Amino acid sequence: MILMIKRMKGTYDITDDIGYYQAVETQINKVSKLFAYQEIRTPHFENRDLFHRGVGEDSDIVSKETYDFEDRGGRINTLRPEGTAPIVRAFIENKLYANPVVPQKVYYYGSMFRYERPQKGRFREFRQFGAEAFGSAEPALDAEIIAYAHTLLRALKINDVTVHLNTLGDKKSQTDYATALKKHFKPHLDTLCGDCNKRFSDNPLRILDCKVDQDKPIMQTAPKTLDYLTEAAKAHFDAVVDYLTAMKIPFEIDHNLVRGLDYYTHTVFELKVSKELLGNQNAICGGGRYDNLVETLDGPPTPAVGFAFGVERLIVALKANDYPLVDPHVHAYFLIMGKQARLKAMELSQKLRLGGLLTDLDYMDKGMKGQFKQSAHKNARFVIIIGDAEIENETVNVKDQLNNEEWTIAMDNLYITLVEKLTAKNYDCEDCDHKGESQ
RNA sequence: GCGACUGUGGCGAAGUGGUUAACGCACUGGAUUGUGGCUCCAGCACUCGAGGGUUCAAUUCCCUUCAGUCGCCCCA
Repeated sequence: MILMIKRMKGTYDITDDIGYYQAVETQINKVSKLFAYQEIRTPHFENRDLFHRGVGEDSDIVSKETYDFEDRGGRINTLRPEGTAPIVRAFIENKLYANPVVPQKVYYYGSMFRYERPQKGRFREFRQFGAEAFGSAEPALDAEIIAYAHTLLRALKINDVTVHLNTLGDKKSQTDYATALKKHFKPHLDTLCGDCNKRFSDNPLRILDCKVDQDKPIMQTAPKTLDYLTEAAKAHFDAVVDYLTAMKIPFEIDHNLVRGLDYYTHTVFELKVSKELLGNQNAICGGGRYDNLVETLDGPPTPAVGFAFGVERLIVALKANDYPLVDPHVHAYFLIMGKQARLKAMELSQKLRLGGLLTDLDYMDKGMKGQFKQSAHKNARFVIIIGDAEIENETVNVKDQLNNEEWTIAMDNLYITLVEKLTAKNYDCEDCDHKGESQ
């Protein structure tokens, strides 16, 4: 016990919650099909340079949060801290830009790793579901990707979510705006908090969403993104707004929305739940357009949009919304008394399983009472009792736990009898093909 | 990286510087050797996150460390 090895800080084992993860994964696959996105899987670690060049040298994620290690061959590896850069790498390396299908629409699901202090909705190994669409600069694609994210939430019955929308404009808009911001804040630096002084040089946009200084007058009079957008950038944003409106996706424009990764251009968005639910880590999805990243990573100039969900945060919201889960259960549980009965139960249980029935039995040599308790823990619909008398008569005693009915039938009729009972009207089993409706 | 709080059985939760660490739930066995769920009885922590110190004596006091929770930063 003293030397017991424990899980690493910021990681966790999924045990009782596995149903929630499976529900999320199922809906991800379903909704992705609706939007015609294909799954793509890439390695969990990459060359460290990929993230330095892709995500941005100065971003917190690569400057202080990556898990880096040198392997025995002297290569510098990094556990992926986010999904977009690896997907872009794969897009280029597999020459998906030459694929006749355009835009290329892909999604991914899997663990990401960041060396951070764990807190609510934040872990060192966490899961993201993300999507990326390559090859089109059309604002309709921005709207589609937002609708896609929104539809997943609907599929998961998560209602209390707000879509926040903003645009950073193209490169020229961004540099013009940053210069204007610096000019605006420079004379007032001494009135701003320490963090904002740092932000001034690192990323002046971030000053705008500072929690400490947000009510100060200089914030209100700060230049607005909109005033520095180029014509084209403004047209792009207006189009996204129009498409979202047409698709009836509710959203709010939030000109203070800034994203942390360096590669974003034009549209950026976040889906947020209430702070009561997730504290300040209440963004469950973030994304935007990144028209220059493919080129930055030595691919052909290719515009792209994408998003990423934090699966752990999604699951917190899922639970808060009482997402209905089907409890684990079996159809049949064999209650066996004696060696002969066990032999028979092994034979019959295999028959039932091959016939598609969820089946279990005792392996602990428990008494009747104990076996009944186990059958209840397993949520068994039918308890099949086999003892000496049944062996003698080639029958089994079947107890239907739904209505406490009990009857004796020939062993040979067990399977067909259970199937008939299970497919009777009003009975619907999520885990097998025995659906009342389809019968 | 910084700050606050917490750490007793599978879970919840009392407690004290000194022989056997309450109680509840769950679990196991029995009463009822072929019918669970009710009732009754019994069992269930060589030990109080880990390491060290103070003391005749530490789960209790002190230090360190680890972990959890929450906040800052940042992000999904």
